[in-house]
Amino acid sequence: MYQKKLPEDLECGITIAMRSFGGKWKPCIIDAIDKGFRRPSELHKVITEATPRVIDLQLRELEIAGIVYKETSSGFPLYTAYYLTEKGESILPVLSLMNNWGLQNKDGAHDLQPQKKNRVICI
Amino acid sequence: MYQKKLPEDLECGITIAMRSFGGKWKPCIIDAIDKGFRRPSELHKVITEATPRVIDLQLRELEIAGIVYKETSSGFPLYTAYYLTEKGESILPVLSLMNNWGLQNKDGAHDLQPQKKNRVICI
DNA sequence: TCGGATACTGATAAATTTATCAGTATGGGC
DNA sequence: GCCCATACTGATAAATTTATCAGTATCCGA
Repeated sequence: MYQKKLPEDLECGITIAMRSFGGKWKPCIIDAIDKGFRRPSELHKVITEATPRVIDLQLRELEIAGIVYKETSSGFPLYTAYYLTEKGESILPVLSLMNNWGLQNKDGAHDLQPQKKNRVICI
Repeated sequence: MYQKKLPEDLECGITIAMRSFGGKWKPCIIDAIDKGFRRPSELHKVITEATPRVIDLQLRELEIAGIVYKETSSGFPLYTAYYLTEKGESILPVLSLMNNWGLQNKDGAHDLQPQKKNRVICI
């Protein structure tokens, strides 16, 4: 896919955390799955600002990172559902703390450079 | 500088948090300042992987975000020092939690897509 | 007055992430 | 057989972030 060309420190926890759930829609997807929206079609419906394709891509990366896992039944209707792994659930408090910090520091957020896009409250 | 063209939710705390300290070197800079490396030249020496220019840019954004502030004495030698604001200090526990999460989940981090580069342990 | 140290900035290129578009495949019901 | 819903993928473009390069300005002391 893409290769990093510049140095990154895999001994640094923050680097790992950002690699794992730092994508633009990842916190949002984790939050939505936690709230019970497990099927791809549900996630697509609930996260309206991102295209299905983008959500699928980020879901795939979350799966590779071991944060979500997928269950498929090939019966009818075609049914796929994503669940948080234990690792995925362990992210929830981290996201919660980040979210709280942000909410307590809303003032002047409009003046900030864009920088690392994310969203969580997607419902 | 740059303008976001796609939707972002400024009501979402995580979005705000990522805007505020989500840049590649920002956690690292915050950590270094907290550890007592306050002068630009010190930061440049301590964060060797990033060029001075890049550190300056991110410092400037941290300043705009109200996370650090600058004190300059125009005596000799030319002296500038950055300090964490109260807001800046309130980030430390968040970074700490993220770092802990990452360290507890190092396994398989090499297999992850790059994604949101960061580092903190720069010393 | 020249050089070295410090702090900083403009312009542009490179890298990375996200978005868009068009497509494949399966199964059921009409 | 055809259409619809669901789940998914390849290829490429657009946007955004980071890096690089070259430069300005101040102050001091030799």
